[in-house]
Amino acid sequence: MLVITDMKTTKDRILESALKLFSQKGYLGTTTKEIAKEANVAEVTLFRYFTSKENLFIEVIKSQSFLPTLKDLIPKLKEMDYYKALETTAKYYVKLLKKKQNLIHIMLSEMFKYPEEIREIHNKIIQEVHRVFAEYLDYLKTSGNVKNDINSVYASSAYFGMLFSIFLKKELFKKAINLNEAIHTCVKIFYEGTKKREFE
Amino acid sequence: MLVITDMKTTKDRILESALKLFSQKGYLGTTTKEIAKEANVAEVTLFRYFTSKENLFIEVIKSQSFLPTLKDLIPKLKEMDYYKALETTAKYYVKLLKKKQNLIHIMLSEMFKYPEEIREIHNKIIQEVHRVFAEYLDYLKTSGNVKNDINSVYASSAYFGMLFSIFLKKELFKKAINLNEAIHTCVKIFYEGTKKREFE
Amino acid sequence: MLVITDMKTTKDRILESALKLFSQKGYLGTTTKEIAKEANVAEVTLFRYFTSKENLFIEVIKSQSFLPTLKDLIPKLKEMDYYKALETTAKYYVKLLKKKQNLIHIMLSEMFKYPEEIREIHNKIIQEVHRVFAEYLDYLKTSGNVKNDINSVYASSAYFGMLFSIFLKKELFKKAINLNEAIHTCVKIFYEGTKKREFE
Amino acid sequence: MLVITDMKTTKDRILESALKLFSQKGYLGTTTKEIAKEANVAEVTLFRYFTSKENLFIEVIKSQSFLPTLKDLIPKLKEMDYYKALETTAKYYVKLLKKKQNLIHIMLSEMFKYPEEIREIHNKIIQEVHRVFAEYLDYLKTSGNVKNDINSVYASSAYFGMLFSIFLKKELFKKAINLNEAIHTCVKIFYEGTKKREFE
DNA sequence: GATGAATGAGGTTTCATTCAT
DNA sequence: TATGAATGAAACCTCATTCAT
Repeated sequence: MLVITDMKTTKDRILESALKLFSQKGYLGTTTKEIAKEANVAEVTLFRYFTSKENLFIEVIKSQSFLPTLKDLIPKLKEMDYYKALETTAKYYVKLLKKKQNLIHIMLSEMFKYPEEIREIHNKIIQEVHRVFAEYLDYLKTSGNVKNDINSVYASSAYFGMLFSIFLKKELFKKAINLNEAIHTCVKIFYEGTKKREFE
Repeated sequence: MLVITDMKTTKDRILESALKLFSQKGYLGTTTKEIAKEANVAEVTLFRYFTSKENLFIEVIKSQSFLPTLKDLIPKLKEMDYYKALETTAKYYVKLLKKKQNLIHIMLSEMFKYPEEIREIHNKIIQEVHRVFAEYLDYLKTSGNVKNDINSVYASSAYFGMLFSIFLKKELFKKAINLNEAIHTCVKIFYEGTKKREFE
Repeated sequence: MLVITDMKTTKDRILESALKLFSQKGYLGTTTKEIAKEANVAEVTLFRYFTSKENLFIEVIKSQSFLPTLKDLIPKLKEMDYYKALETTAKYYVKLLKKKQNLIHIMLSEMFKYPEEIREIHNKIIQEVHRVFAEYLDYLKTSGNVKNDINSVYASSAYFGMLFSIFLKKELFKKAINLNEAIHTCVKIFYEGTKKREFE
Repeated sequence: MLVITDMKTTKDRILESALKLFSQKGYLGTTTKEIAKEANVAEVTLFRYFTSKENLFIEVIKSQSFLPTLKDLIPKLKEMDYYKALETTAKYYVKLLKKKQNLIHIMLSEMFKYPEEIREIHNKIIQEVHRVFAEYLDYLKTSGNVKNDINSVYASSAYFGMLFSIFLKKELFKKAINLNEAIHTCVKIFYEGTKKREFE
């Protein structure tokens, strides 16, 4: 007799539970007992799959680090006008942050405890997103849509910085903000601040 | 006979040590033993001044929460042209972040553990900075320097978000960035993106 | 199709590995996991052959306890002169100890944990060796080669005690001793100390 | 109000209990909990005085390693005739072994786990006893009481080996032996085996 | 005001063993 | 016959905190 539903392996269940709890209570604030309970296994079982709590943490991080960058989005962006592209990017990015909230939480809280691992993630994901967007801006420079005297990399950083900041405010600090309006403000400022005007 | 040097009280020494260690290793990652050692007192002594580790944490946070907002800066900003004012604000803000790094570290790491306390700080400091700057933007709207269709509060948020993001990148993720150029890019974008143009 | 090589049964492989590890690290210092690994079987397999770790230990001991006593040697000794016989016995005994080092190690370390089992071995082997040798001494008394006022049993004990002591010193305490000279010193002392002189 | 009786410090009580239990059940067979209970302290307290179980073990060994050698006995031996001196030494040694049974037990059982520490003890104590006795034998050679062709060091080893062996048999293997007769047999054999005879 | 001594509660991890196949 | 998966019990050790001085 075979049970088809709930086919998640024990290992996956542990990883999931760990991700959830680490992000809610931090690495030290989460006990292996809690993780085991959440995953519905005995505490020992956890150590059959992961050599230690620390190893489990690293694995949780690794399991999260394969995020979509913007790469696949760029071709579509090139078909839109600049404003629309910015708006699309912003929405995509904020949605991504929302979806990967747990990872973000962990990155922010454990930065000082596992700097190596966290920085690697940052490079792989955040950094990569910025880099790809910077390329897009460079492309727009050549096509005459964006000012030439803007440093694409720092501009890219600034754009996502604004958006990240909004995300922090809403999700971390639980401020009641109008997400759409906030995003539009960012888009507008960035659009007006970077687009090439006639006679420039 | 009076000893003049090293007049810091025992309590202050404990608070200082705690701030330093909490910011480096997090709340749970720091032991009362370590704090005591760093402060050069016996571990028990710590409990004479603070009822518990948690109470010490709160006190550390409180002791850090009296930060200058922008309030005193505004009058000076009003005397400068808009671009210069933005630049001044940016530099002031980044310097402030740098100076209060420890507090920032703690806020980011302990957000989920002590949401109440942290949020209060956020309100008191970050939020306040944004609010004051928003007022300045409103002032510039009335004087015709800033576009009217920009939401001052979100714009304010966006501006400091960009800058905060640069700070994170440099100080947390230890990226080698050209701080001045990065800041200028932000200032330029925001300036161009918000300033009122003729015939608008 | 028959595989001829490596015909050791699984059970034997487990026993061998257990002997080796128990003697190197003690009973508690050896894990069933290690034994299984050394024997190249899964940990569970071990429990198919032995009801428990303790049972395995007992079986290891039992498997080792069929040692040659001196019985077969005695006829030959009787054909030698007394001095030569002592020398032969000494060398035979030291070689035996060396060969059964693992068992000795276990007996010394686990004496207090499994007194019953260990003592039984002692009786079966050591004791038996002493007894047989005592008989030989008694035989020499009747033939007028050994003093009559010597207690054969205690003398026997003393003789093997000296030799065992040398073994301990060399193999356990890793002292650099000249084995041959040490043995000869023992033989000489015992010979001179027990042989019957004229007019005695 | 001062309590005079039972002035043993907590640390000493822990050391004592540890010695007792380690010698009865081995290092791994003894739990820190048991030691604490035996010493009438909380388990944690043990860790205030000793950094780890291993450290406690080492300290136990160290605390036991200052044993009397034979040094003080030698002058008295020189005043006795050789036979009496041997007898005195034998009794003294067996009594010492009995008194330090715990240490002996530990040395035998943990030899393989802590070879360094144990060997050091062996050098300091056992070895030293043998050395001092060898010097005594050398002295007797010059005074013409002991044969010159006997290696004093190995003879010394052999003598204590016989005695140690008796001790093992009685105390470890719990054999019912007549201690006095056993000792006398040893003494007699060694005496007759080493004393210089006329015309030799 | 300051501290050495002592501890209860709890954390991670290991171990021998059982279950189901 | 052999084993991968799972576990209860318990080990060592740490932490924040109290007591008595």
